[in-house]
Amino acid sequence: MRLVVPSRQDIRAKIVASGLKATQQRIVILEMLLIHHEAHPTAEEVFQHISNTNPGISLGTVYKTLDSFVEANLLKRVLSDNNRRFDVNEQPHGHIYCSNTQEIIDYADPELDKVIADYFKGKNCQNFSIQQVSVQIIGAKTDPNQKVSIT
Amino acid sequence: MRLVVPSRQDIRAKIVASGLKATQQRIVILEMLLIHHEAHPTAEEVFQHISNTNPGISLGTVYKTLDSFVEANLLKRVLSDNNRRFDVNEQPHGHIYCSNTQEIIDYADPELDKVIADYFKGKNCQNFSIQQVSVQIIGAKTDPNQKVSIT
DNA sequence: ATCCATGCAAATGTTTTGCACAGCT
DNA sequence: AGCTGTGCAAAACATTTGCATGGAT
Repeated sequence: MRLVVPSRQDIRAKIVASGLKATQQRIVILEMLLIHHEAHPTAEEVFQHISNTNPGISLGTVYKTLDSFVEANLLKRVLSDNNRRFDVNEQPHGHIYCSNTQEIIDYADPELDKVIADYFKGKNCQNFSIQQVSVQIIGAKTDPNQKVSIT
Repeated sequence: MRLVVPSRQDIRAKIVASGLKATQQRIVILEMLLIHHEAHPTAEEVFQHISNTNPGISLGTVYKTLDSFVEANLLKRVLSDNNRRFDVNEQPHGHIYCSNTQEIIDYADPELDKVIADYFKGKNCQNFSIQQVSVQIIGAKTDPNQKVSIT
């Protein structure tokens, strides 16, 4: 689950490619999301982070921008715990939710994805077209200060 | 995914067993949640429903009661879409989320649970104790007015 | 009788909205 | 130049809190 943070050039291109105008604010916000993608930040947290270096950007703009990004498929709202958090990770992945620390940790596991996809191939699905299946793992970190790994 | 709604006697017993006082308000609210469990209602929706028959119960009480119930493990917040919704269903189950209608539909599938449990048995999990694994299916109803079934 | 839950209303927190102006393409 | 995005402040909405009273055990 390592993402290389693209250059501002590339970020600009990404925004344009998604059909939105590449404004300074949007570039800064998307860059922040890419850098801190593992934090699945809320609008408020995005605002806090960028305010240090870009004091001009208003909270309202952050809300509007995040909505635009979701609309343009640059982001997803995290389907875990609450929908105030956002996720830039493009690869399909699940989430590990720690009930102690409230952290949301990305969990990508192509092997598991395959197991599940195979399972659903054998199923008969009436009146529903499945776009995505993801796994939510709920539990607790043993040591809140250490990383989690599932291998 | 059929739940028989227990009598008020049983509901009262359930509340007491969970360590809470069985007040009139709590009984009414839990009964409503059991009757409408498939709707995964918000606090506001619970309030609307019970107001018809119990005009005395305040919205603040509904919020407090739902929190107490979650604390006492009578309910879970739905880990899908947003955590404003609640789920009384005790069996482990996943959710089907329709991106058209925003519905959250319970999906219990013991066979799938077994497949996933077996998969995780072979995994090495560092610094995390898994309490629950559930599956989120995102997609769209073909006909918004018809039921979904996966068999 | 004791203690916890409730109702009410105020406070807090979060998100949306409207509108004039600025900045992209 | 023509739009669309932004900033600001107000509004709308959702949730929490404090405190006096009522109800359950």
